[in-house]
Amino acid sequence: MAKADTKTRLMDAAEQLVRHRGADGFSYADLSTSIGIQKASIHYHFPAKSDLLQAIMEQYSRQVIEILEGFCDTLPSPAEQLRAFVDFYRLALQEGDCLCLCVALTIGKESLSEGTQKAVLNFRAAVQKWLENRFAQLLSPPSATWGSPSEEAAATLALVEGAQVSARIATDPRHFDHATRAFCNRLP
Amino acid sequence: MAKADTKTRLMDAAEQLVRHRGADGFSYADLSTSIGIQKASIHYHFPAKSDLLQAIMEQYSRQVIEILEGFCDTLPSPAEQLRAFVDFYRLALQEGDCLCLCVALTIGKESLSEGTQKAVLNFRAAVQKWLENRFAQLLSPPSATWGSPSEEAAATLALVEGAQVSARIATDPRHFDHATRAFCNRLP
DNA sequence: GTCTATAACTCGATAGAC
DNA sequence: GTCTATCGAGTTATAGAC
Repeated sequence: MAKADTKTRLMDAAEQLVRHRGADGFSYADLSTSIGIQKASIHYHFPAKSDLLQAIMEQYSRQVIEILEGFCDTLPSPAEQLRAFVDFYRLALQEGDCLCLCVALTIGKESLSEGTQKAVLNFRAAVQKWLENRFAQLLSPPSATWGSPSEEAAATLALVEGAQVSARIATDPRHFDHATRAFCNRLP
Repeated sequence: MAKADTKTRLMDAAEQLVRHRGADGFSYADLSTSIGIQKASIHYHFPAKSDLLQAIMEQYSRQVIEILEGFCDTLPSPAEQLRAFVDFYRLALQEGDCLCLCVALTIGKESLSEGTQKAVLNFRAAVQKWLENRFAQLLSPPSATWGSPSEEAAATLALVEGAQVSARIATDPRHFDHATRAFCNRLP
């Protein structure tokens, strides 16, 4: 692969900044020093900040959904696929102070464009669907200790995102492991 | 009770603003229009914004911990106390776009003073402890379908906070109910 | 495509009158 | 305690040269 072009480098750097500081917590000036280009030049690639946010959310959505679908191809059982899902959100934490893009964008929701808000909702719906399908396989026949696939899917997404919040505020990824351990042990 | 003084009104308005938009998402100008006082006058009560954030975090912490301890006095079983805990986080959502103060402060963590970050950590430790004691009662004798009280406490806090994120991004509190239903049904 | 320069605005914070 | 007035820095965004 050739050296990444400016647009790609901008999006990658912006994604990291958003996930560390939120949409309101970084500026074009930060991006400017981060990749060594003048502030004004960024506007050539992304005229408004909302364009940039929407672009990284859509790219993130494509990438993550592709990874999740990859789990289905490479891992034999729904329990292992769900474990890989938890591990993926654990990995996203990096050193403990980085959130998944969804959570990072949720707080400053009011400053998002309508298109970006829709992209976040579409992404979450896709993840919910993926989880639902895993639980539908895992829970057939139904079990008394589990809820419906739809409920368990929503609970699992909430669990990993909440566990990221716990880890992030303490800057310690072990909080994520602690909060998700009981769930992982419940899996067969 | 007499009419609330300016300081109290400022703190209450600021808490609502933070929970709706995050620490970076509101300004003294917003507060000014919200309670009908000039921007500069706010600095008399809270010289710096970090002073205001720390004051509302500490007030919030005292209020919530008092409420949680009240559940222990008025509700007979740990299962009912845990249900009341979930209901409390549900109520905090308001119309679906309001987060608990902890989550709202987590994203803009870098812009918090050291004292405010400590106040958030102390509060979360107190909630974790409260949950742990409830699960210790609930799970004696230990059950095969549950983890340790400490793990279940961390998981429950992560679940309700993650469920708030789900509800907030969709501006629909029913997402919270859906994500927490399986947990509530697992309770005896 | 990237640059310099700058417009137009908002931010937190301060000074000093009342 | 609250006001008017203002400062200096930071913000997104634009104009125009190269």
